[in-house]
Amino acid sequence: MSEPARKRRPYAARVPMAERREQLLDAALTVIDRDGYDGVSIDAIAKEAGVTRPVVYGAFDGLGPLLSALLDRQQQRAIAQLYAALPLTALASTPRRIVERAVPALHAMVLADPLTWRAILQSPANVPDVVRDRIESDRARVRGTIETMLAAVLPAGTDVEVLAHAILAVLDHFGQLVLAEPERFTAERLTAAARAMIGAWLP
Amino acid sequence: MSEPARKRRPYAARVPMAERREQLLDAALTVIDRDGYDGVSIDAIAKEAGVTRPVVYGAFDGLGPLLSALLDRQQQRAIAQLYAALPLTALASTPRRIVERAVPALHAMVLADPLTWRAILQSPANVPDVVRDRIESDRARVRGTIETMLAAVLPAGTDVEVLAHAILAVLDHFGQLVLAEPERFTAERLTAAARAMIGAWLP
DNA sequence: CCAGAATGCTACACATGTGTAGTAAATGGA
DNA sequence: TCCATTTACTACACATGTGTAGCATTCTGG
Repeated sequence: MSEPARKRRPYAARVPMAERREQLLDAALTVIDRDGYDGVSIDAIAKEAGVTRPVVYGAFDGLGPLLSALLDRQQQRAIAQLYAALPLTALASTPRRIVERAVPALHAMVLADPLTWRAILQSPANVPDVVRDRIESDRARVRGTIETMLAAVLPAGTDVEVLAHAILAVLDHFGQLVLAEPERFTAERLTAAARAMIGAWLP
Repeated sequence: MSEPARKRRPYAARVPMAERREQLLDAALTVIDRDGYDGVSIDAIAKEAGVTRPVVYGAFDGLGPLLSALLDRQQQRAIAQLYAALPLTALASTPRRIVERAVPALHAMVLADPLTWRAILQSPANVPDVVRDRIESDRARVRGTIETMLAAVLPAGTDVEVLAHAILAVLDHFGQLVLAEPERFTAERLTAAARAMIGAWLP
């Protein structure tokens, strides 16, 4: 009779902690992209990485801390991309020029790393608090920058807070369009639309 | 000795199916509002309604169909509110007037039924497919209307598709602002901002 | 080459949620 | 009044996910 002898799982390659952590973050990002934030669990990440759950618990204190670390990492990459795509010198220009430069830059940035941007732009309301808070505070920072820029060029008394909200909402949605249908929503189209929108209400 | 005699649960009031269904939909909406879409489960809805799970299964075929029915109901109410707040005759006006009327109307509408609008505006990407699809198709319909209106007043050749996306994104976000901080984001502020945004790019 | 440290695996005890079969209570009409 | 029907409850069999204790394997430095 065929000895059942439940075959022991072949050992996954042994990897030092630091590297394992990176690998697990990669796995988490892949899972998020494939199954959305709902599909993310310690279990799913472990499977994706080809290891067992205790390995994950060895590297992170749980799902919250893991996702938090992931956002840390991706956020750094995202910001790096942002500044690479949009040299700060370009910001000291007129609003119109900023738009002409920024929109294509953002478009390219999103397409250059769709996984990261999907994770950020499409993060639903139900991610762990750490993550939600982090993303919200990042958004607030960007909004602050936009507010400052608006305040510099718009007549005093303008409600820059609400306008900044609106602009960020549009940029956010543009990002989602690009992620969903890159072929359809090209940099040219989006830039042209942005141009039309700021039309005449900016000096 | 105190006979344990596990006390049988007191029977919930007996209610005809049609009414029970309404009651369960109310319970579901309450749960969604309190715990978000993640907190929604057959179990949570049953508890909220003060009945046991089999009762829910007697009324609906599962969570998907239940949420679908909920969206049906809330959508009807929402549309009724929309048309009540914004008489169709108002749409046959100039863009500027439409904005001046529509933004306060939408503001009041959201505040008049926050539960419904939270359920719709804040629905995350991970609701059951039926619900996601329904909400997305509703959004598409509204977008279509916006496109039509834009096409009527903007020069031919304008990219009304992208503009409609942007406008809907802004309205959507305005809704979220109102839901989050009604005191802070008043109808006046939002209307003024909208006025500023359409500023000079509309005839 | 061979401990022992580092790393990974198995197995368990829980927890929450699903869906259903079988049973108990309430209700309304003969 | 009483029984058939309607409605609700209990209890089970699963399924998936968490977190941990203890054992197995691999690797490395003396």
